[in-house]
Amino acid sequence: MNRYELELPVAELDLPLCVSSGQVFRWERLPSGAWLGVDGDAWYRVETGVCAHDRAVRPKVERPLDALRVCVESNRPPDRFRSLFRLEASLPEVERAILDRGPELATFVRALPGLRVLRPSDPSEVLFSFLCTPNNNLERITRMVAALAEYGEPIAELHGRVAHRFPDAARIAAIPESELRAKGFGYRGRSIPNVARQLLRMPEDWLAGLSKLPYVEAHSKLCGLDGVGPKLADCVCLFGLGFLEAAPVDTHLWQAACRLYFPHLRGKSLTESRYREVGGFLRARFGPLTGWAHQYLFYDNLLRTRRRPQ
DNA sequence: CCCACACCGATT
DNA sequence: ATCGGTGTGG
Repeated sequence: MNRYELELPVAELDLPLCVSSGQVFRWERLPSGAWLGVDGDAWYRVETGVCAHDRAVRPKVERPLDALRVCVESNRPPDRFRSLFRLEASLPEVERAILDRGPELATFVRALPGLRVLRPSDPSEVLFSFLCTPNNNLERITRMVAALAEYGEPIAELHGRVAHRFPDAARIAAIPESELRAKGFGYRGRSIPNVARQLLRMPEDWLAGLSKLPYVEAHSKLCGLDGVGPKLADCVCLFGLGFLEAAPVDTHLWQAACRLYFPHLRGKSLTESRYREVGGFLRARFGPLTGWAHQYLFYDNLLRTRRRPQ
């Protein structure tokens, strides 16, 4: 077990925002306010906060006013935490680079301070997690991913609950469709084990190996899986394989892109050719920051449609 | 290239 | 009643 404490400028990280913005689905807030999360073979218990609370309790803290303290307990070293939250990237610099290329994103960036594109450690976990996302909402996705995780090996007992490592493809392939349907997976109860069986037919490490290909080739290989279309393939490319030029275009990104860039397409359906058009446009504009730009547009639109349906 | 439909549960 | 990724079929 490792305990460590990171101190960052507050502008660098909003952990609750990062783990609640539809990138990962295995984090929960405990009644104490701490966050419990699992990523690959790592678990984390995180307490984080601006030191405003400290200041209220102990008015004279020596810490700078804009410091964020992150206290982590984990079975893995600090580098894994830094990698997951991509802390080697300076968020203010990313924001500035995005605004240089797309000043129209200023309101989005300002509305979501501390939002980062995460880098989960296991592409297989990312693939199966995002197979739960179509036609779905964050709450149910989280339940479904938790149900899948129960099939994995226990890695820790924390606060009375058992954290599981996400199951491998062989384990998922063995789950009967009826069992997943009984757990509320709907038609995904068939496609999830089916994708797992397809992975088993590939060479070992086929999925992780896609990260060595050019983005376009990795994307196209992922689309070759029955049950994986362009959107899921881009989610795996961005979050699972680290292709920052990927832009998963779902209904939220489509709406945001239409408002900002394609007013003549508002209300039209998202066809495959328009999918490519949006992705190409964003890549031309944001280059290697496309994934970051996508995350601002996606989550802003998600919040927007929650407050005001339609 | 675009559309219409089924899938299934959530939301209106 | 409508929505939403993907597959299928027109």
